Amino acid sequence: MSNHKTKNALRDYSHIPKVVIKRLSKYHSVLEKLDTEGIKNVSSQNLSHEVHVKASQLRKDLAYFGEFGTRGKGYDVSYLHGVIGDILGLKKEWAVVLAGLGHLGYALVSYRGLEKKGFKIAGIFESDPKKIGRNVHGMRIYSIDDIGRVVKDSDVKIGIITVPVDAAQKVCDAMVDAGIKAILNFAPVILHPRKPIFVEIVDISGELSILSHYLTFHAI
Amino acid sequence: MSNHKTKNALRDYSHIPKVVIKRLSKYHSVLEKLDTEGIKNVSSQNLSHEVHVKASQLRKDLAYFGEFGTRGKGYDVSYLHGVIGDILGLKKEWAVVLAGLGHLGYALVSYRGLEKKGFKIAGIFESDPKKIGRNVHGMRIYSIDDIGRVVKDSDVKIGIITVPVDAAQKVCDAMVDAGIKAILNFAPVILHPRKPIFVEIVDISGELSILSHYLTFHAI
DNA sequence: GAATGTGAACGTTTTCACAGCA
DNA sequence: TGCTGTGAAAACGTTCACATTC
Repeated sequence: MSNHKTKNALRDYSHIPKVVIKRLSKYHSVLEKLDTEGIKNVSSQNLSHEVHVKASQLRKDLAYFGEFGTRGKGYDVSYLHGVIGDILGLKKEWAVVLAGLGHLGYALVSYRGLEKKGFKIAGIFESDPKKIGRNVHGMRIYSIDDIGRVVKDSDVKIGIITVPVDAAQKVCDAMVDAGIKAILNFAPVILHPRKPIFVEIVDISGELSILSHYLTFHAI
Repeated sequence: MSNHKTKNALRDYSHIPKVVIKRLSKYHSVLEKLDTEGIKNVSSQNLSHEVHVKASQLRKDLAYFGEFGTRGKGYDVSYLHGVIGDILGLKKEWAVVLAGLGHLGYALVSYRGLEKKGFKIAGIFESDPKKIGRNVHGMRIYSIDDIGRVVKDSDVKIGIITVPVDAAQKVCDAMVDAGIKAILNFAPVILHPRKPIFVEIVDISGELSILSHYLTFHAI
């Protein structure tokens, strides 16, 4: 193949399948573990096995973005970890805001894994006047009315919604108005953003429905 | 409305795509909302629009399981809600066990949505001796050593893991040994069950990675 | 020799377009 | 006429198999 040098630059990274990105995130975690264990090199065979996918799929996933391995040898663990971190956007520190400091919101605020991946909570929004103005884990709790300012001040692009169902759409609207570009929604309701932003859903009941369907029709 | 004959009985419900089940779960939620609003009838057009999918996709999804609508009219809201509930296995009350009563575990224990979908927490497992033997929301907290008995007594098929990363594999093994057939895993690690059971993953860092990849390569 | 990278084959899911029915 | 149900086509994602490279 010619054009080896400019190849990566010519690629279009914008409509990679979401499943690929999900798997990339798993490779990233496993590579991180291998790296801390001092393992220097890994084959597509070994790495893919850890993630329960086929070796050819791992190689195809990486092929969307370029060539990162050495034939006959495998992948440099630390290098590939870095490359995937870049692809996932984890080299930047992302400021996020979180709305709803119930049990779930508190769980996420306390979850150290977010910081490890470069997500920093720039503000927490609550409707309960008793909580507003206080601090939790060193983070300030605001009224939703202040979201525009906080988003602007900290250049926030991502919002996390952990409010009750009935408040979710209202909060979504406030986030979109404030300039949020992507939302992670934990409320069990389908959001209809006024502008076409990116919404990821974490639906616990949905996941449990899959399990119960599986148990009903497969093997009990 | 009852011309469905033996067609349904002939179908094989066992390897329906997981995406279809996920969407079914969303249709189910929306139908529930419409039902409580007193809406009697809905077209594939209207229902699919609520869930952000194409009308043809909704119809194809339902076609896996049978014919439930009336040509020229649409779907009976209450009837279709019931049908999908059956398909998802929500007519049965599923006993589940939850391991790990940290913030996230506590959030799920307090989450009334589980009961609404027919999931009842039969036992909570903790490693902290100070919590063992106590009650939370009327539910008993056990040592993981008791999981075999609890699973047997309550005929539990589903386990939820909300323990820290380092303990997750050990808990997974204990659940599989106890006879659990399906696991919902919130720990940020890939589980390797000793037997080939069904594992669903809720990976918050993974979902956030998708958002950050999107923001990096699409529109910031 | 060993393991990557990739075109081609394959399988699955989505969408189209319209026949069939109330 | 209006809307479902469904074959056929298109789009998409996965796996195979092997040429390529170290």
